Amino acid sequence: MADAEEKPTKKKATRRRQGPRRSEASRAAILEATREELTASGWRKFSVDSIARRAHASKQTIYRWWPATGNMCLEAATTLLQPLDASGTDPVDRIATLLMPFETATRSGNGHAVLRGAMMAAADEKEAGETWRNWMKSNVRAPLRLILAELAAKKRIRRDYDLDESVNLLISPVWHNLLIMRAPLKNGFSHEQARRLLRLLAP
Amino acid sequence: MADAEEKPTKKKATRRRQGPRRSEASRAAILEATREELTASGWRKFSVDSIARRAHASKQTIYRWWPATGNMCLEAATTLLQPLDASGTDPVDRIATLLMPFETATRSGNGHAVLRGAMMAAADEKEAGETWRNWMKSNVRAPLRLILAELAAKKRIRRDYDLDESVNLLISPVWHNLLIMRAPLKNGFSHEQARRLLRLLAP
DNA sequence: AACTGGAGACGGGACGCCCCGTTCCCTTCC
DNA sequence: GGAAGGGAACGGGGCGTCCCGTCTCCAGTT
Repeated sequence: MADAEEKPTKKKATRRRQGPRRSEASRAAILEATREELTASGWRKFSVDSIARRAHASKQTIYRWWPATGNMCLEAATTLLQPLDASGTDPVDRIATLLMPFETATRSGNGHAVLRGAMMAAADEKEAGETWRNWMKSNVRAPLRLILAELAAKKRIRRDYDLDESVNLLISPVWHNLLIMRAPLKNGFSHEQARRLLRLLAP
Repeated sequence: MADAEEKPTKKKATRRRQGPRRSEASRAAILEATREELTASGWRKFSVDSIARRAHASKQTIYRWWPATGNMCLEAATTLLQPLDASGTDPVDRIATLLMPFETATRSGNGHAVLRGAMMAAADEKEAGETWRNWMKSNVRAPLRLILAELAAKKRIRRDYDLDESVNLLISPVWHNLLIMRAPLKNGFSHEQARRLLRLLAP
């Protein structure tokens, strides 16, 4: 997620390592300030100057590590999305586990505003969009692929399901609630969507 | 959709309004410039100054008729969404008719960028969000209500369907394609979604 | 019917403020 | 000595508002 995470660890060949490491305190303060700013100002009025003031950080530090503002917002938002372990046996529970981070994050504090801001960033900036789709691929598409493959093998669902279409059906209502309704997800949202997807994929 | 349409006709009946009317040429030029700007700059970098330059209009004229920028973007976008007459007999066709304006608009020219910009405006500004949800209510929810009620009476679908949930299911994938995938809708999208909704509502 | 004056919308320019992204300076820590 | 940090300042540009001179329409007068 971070834009420039690679450190020049060129200590090989008798090269002396030098210089301080990246300040974790500053990084955390900037991301927290980003969440506050997204909540207070949204995406269009989002101000990097304001971030610097809130976090008592230099703009140079911000631009050094996040050349693109959209990616900074995405990193600030994905921190709120804690992936869960889908270890249950009930298919509905296992699929719902993939959505639970969204349900939990949007229902906690200003999480829905932070998430909405980050989604607008992903929609507005091409590069941030790619970053976000990659996150979704790792945290939603890939786990769902495993679950559906297993269910298909057990003949609990059709064998000819379309994976991308399934991801689309499962996750789309999140965007509707978050971006169009501008509201958090309802309690029980994840299980409701999981049940619906399985009904659609029924053999 | 227009923000300030009412004229202050002074209280006394003998008082009549005078002066020139609103310039339709200027209005059209501003909305066209808005579409160009949304395509070129997106939402966060959207510039009202740029609109004034593109449209050879005064900023005062812009702010007089659109005090909120988001509503101006929505009006520029909804112009591209031509409602169709759902007069067919096939249930799939009738429901697909509700989505066709989106499919057509996003597949024509820069329509997908304009629509995406307007949707971000609706997500970012509270007032624009209400405007957009009202548009959806008139152009999607209300017609769908009639269609579903008729189908339920004919026992083609369940009688206990939830209208808001149905609207959500029908339209959500539009947001996924437009905002997350940042792409136009595929050819045949509308019929595919309509077929899926009817399958879910099957008795 | 022709004239006149007021009201309102228009394009254009200017304002003070803030934000953008970059650059420089100086301190701190490895 | 080198790299990362905070802070200040830069020129460029957008923000929303205000003012100006012009144009157009309409009402009442001539």
